[in-house]
Amino acid sequence: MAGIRDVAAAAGVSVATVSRALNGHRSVSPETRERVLGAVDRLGYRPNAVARSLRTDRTRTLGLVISDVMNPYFTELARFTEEEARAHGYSVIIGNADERPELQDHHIRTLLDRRIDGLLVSPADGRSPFAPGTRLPTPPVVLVDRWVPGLDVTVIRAEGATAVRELVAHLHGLGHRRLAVITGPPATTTARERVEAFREALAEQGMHLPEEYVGEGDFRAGSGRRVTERFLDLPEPPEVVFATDNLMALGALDAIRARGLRVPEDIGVAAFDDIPWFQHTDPPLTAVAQPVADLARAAVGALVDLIEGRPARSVTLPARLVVRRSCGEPRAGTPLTPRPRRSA
Amino acid sequence: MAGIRDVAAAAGVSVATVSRALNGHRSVSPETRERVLGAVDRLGYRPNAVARSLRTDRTRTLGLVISDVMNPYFTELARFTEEEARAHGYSVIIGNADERPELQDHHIRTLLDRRIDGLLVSPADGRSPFAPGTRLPTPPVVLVDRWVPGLDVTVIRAEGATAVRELVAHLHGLGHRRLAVITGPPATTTARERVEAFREALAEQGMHLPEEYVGEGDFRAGSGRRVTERFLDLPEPPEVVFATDNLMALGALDAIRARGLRVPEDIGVAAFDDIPWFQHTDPPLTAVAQPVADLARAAVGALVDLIEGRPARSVTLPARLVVRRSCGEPRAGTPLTPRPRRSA
DNA sequence: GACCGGCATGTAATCGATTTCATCTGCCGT
DNA sequence: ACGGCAGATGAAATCGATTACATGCCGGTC
Repeated sequence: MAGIRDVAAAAGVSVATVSRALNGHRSVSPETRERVLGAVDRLGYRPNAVARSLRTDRTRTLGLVISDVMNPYFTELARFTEEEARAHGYSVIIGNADERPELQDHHIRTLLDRRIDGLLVSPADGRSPFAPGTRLPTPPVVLVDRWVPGLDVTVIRAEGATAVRELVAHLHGLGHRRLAVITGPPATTTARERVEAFREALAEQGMHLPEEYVGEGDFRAGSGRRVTERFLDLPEPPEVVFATDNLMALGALDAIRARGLRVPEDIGVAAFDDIPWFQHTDPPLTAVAQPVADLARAAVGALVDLIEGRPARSVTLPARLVVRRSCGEPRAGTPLTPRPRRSA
Repeated sequence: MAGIRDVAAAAGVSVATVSRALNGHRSVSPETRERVLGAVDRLGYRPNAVARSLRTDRTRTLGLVISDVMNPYFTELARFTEEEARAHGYSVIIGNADERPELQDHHIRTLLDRRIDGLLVSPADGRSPFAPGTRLPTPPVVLVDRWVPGLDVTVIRAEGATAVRELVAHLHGLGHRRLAVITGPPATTTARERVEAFREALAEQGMHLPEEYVGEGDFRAGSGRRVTERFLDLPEPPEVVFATDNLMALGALDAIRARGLRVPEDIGVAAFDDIPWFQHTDPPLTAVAQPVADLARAAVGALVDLIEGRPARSVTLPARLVVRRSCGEPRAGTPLTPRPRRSA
């Protein structure tokens, strides 16, 4: 509980000098600096971050609001975000919106109240994250993964359309023609992008997407299960179900297993967002993988640039298709697309 | 950027009155309160949490330091912790130690610097979390899941021994005799408890645990793979591998699959810490499940009690065995042990 | 009618740091 | 010899809230 005054007393200098010594100010003589530093660790003094923040108006803290911590994709994003932020000297406070806009708003308000220096958001819905009459001084903001159309803000995301097209080509190559999709909430850009890319890719291959092969989910396992059950009840069920996120794919697997059907023999499954667990599911899942670590790094980099007064540009990184066995055995000769990872 | 002075001016009162009105102080006349509240939302005023914390010496924030965010068990713990904390009016700052003691120390220091009101820790190793010369005023602390032997601190954890004994009985019942175990870092209490219980349970069943059937892991997938490979290289490999945490079980599955062996026909796998993904692995994994949500609730409850000056007791909650297919088909008649969940 | 108590409010101290401005001491140049 | 400047330090203002203490007023009591 030693304060700066105690250190000053112990070192026989004023609090101003202690502060200067600690902050590496130039005009402190080497001897006094030494004396101060000595007193500091003799007393085990640590500056009170709260007081410091009040005075300097900087908290050295970033806020990260994600849609769902339990989704491994976001867990990973959070983990790399913290890592990169720490490298820049920032802490991260994570807010879990649990896909609920009002919870997202709660976290954003709380974070702003705490005067974080910058905010990373992956919006739970299509509204501006600052809808609720926020006349707070908004710090720099960077959107990650998902974004909000009309909003002029730096966005760091992955380009999923190309990989989705590859996926469709892959499925077509395996002989599948009846492809269904489980979408996410239409308010999210990622859901829309993935479904649109899927629909267009089908068209390119001369297939089309009947209305009954489109089911709306909410990026949680439960909805994936329900939608898949509807697909299976169809007079002519699809040959492959494409889930636009990993948890819904899990739900799809559930539903299929509950009917006693086999993957991929009876029906194939593919997912957006690859995660380590997909290597171990039964069977291993074919999925589109985002470069999560790179996204996190780019996002933190951009945010820190903004905070420190430098400009920041939006970045789009490529996603890539990872073929496993959940849509049928790739025939010999099918290229496995481990393209070199390029950076945008 | 409106401050309390602006509100005071707008409402025609002093800052003291504004503060009192906002904090629900009794002696503010209804009319002035009304006037103040009006000004508040006309200006979109939100109190500066930093300034408030400095004055009141309370941040309404809890710190949560976990060993590994990417471990679904801890992710879930973090999620429920935040939920419960929010219900009590607290925010949570998560620190990910990544199983590295020095990173754990870093996070604890940072959290203390920020003057969190209380700290929840699941220690990465056996040392006191306050080893590094911390003469900071330590706020109330509660340990979750893992604990530190000599330390007199409230501990909220699950009792794994009973469930491990059930597991061994189950394996014995399936006819397995050669059982191996992948331990965690010996510095963690959870690793020791689980291995000890395992060893004792074997003894109870008249089996014993040869040294070469014990491999030390570090609670990460990679170590599970390496240890399992060693097991498989043995002249007489085990019939079942018990991983003392979920990620190492995943590694074990990897190693087994890499050899072209089948689970459970060639070798069985069981894990401590059940997670949703285990229903979808190939095959679904038999595991010991901890009541994570209850642990989180109890931990936050205890911590908040401590913070608010009430006493708090340590709590031990029961874990339970979830039998799936990874150790062989349970014969008809084997009880599936869905015992009613009791609370300690 | 003086006094007391409580209510409503204001003034100013306070939390623990940073930072502006002032002060003091040498030293240099002319 | 003296003005000026740079380096080292200290005193005090400051950040934006909360809160102890002071003040003024009103009503009730003896």
